[in-house]
Amino acid sequence: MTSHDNDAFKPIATVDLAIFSLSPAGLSVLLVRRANAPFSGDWALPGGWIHIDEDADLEAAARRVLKEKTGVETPYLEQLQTTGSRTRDPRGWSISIVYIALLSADDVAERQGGMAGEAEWRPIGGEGVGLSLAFDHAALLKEALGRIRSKVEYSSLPGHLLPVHFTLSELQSVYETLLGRKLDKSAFRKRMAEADFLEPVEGEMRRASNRPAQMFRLKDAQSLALFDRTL
Amino acid sequence: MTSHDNDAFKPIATVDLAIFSLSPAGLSVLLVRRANAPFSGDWALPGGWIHIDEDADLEAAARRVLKEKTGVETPYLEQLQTTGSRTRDPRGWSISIVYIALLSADDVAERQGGMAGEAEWRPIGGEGVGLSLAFDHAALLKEALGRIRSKVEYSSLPGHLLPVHFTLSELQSVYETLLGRKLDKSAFRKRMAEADFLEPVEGEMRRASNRPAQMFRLKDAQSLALFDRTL
DNA sequence: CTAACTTAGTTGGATATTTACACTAAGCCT
DNA sequence: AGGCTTAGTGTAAATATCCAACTAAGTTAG
Repeated sequence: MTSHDNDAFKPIATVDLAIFSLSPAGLSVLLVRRANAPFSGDWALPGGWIHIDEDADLEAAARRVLKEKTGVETPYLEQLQTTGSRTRDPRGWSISIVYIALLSADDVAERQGGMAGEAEWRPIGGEGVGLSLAFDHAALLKEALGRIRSKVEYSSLPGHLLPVHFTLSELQSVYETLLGRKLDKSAFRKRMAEADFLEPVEGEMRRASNRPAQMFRLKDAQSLALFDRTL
Repeated sequence: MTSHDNDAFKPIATVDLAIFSLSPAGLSVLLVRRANAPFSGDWALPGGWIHIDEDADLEAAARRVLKEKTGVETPYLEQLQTTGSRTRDPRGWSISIVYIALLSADDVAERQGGMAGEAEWRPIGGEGVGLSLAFDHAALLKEALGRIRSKVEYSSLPGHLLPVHFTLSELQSVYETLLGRKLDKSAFRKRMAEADFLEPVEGEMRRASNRPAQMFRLKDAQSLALFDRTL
């Protein structure tokens, strides 16, 4: 195909985010209430237009939107997928580039209540969030959950939801929450040792009314490490 | 963020394809030579604009482009990722939604030479295709290869590159080609039996000057089946 | 001061799975 | 009939998993 510029169709494009964190109730996703039509008043994934002058690339746009909504600057961020169709927005052909962000418990604690406007953490139940969402956001959220759940099996992903320093027991507990099943303690610790994405924080110990626990941190707090086999 | 329509930035958007098939030299990718600026004369991944009137969604657009370039209607097709930045196209902000397509050897054989214009199969060497590509297509191709290589480990992906009917030995050989290492025969066959995405073609045998081999086909020629563990 | 309690972290053994490799099977060719 | 080649199976050693007990190190109660 020859590409004359006047063939170019320029669709409406947004960057939308599925932002996850851990709450007492388990995994939660950040949703916003739409102020404008279409779907005015409905819950939706936070998102925004690309700013042609500010955003150097799509990931920068995602980071900017994330910062606007949550104040967080350095989350784990990963592109999920792009949807585009004639019908997903009643105004016509549109596309949405969807990112997944994981917020550490530290980030969430810091910004307690300081979140932009109508944003709210919604816990994920057995069958997703119990709300109908604007556009195709319900399907997008489902995809995001699928991606997260599958990556838990063989990556350091759950580590990004914890505070910067955490114990192995805490980490195992997050894996168990996300997987929905118990894991064997000794097998889990062996895997973590082999996988080599944790480093002990020298001298740091979690102290309580019992034996103190060594604290660890992710070697690279930005990226995902994989291991060979399934948990 | 409130979303007034006049905030909407509409980037130039294309759908680009990394189309793979098996050639005697191993895995090959289909490249086209660009006729127009920018990057006129350079090799690039085949792609095209979204046709607002024809294409119901992004995947439909990808299928249309694929058919235009290769004549193939029912390949394995999967969205890879979307790139977008201010600099990837010298004309300004643009985005590209990239799909991976796998063509069966049957499809390639049928359309021998009948491919659109300046399209050519290029074998993938140790370090990708030995060409510099237009836009960020070199990076996109690299991502596509990474995705394919990682999926070989735990999915039926290689089956989509073979003719509709094939033997287990042929299938193992494709896995080995894509992985770049030898696999154990009995372990491979056990995995395939457990994975349950193959079905024997009754009565069909590959005959040569040796013991005949049972032929198999993919149970679902459109989609990808996964198995639990690594090969 | 010591014993009970709680969670951290390790060890061991029964059982299942993987792996490496050898063996048997079934055709064609000479 | 015997040799050759590739298909397909069997098996024993190594490895991983599962389950549970055990030791370690602190706090708290008496």
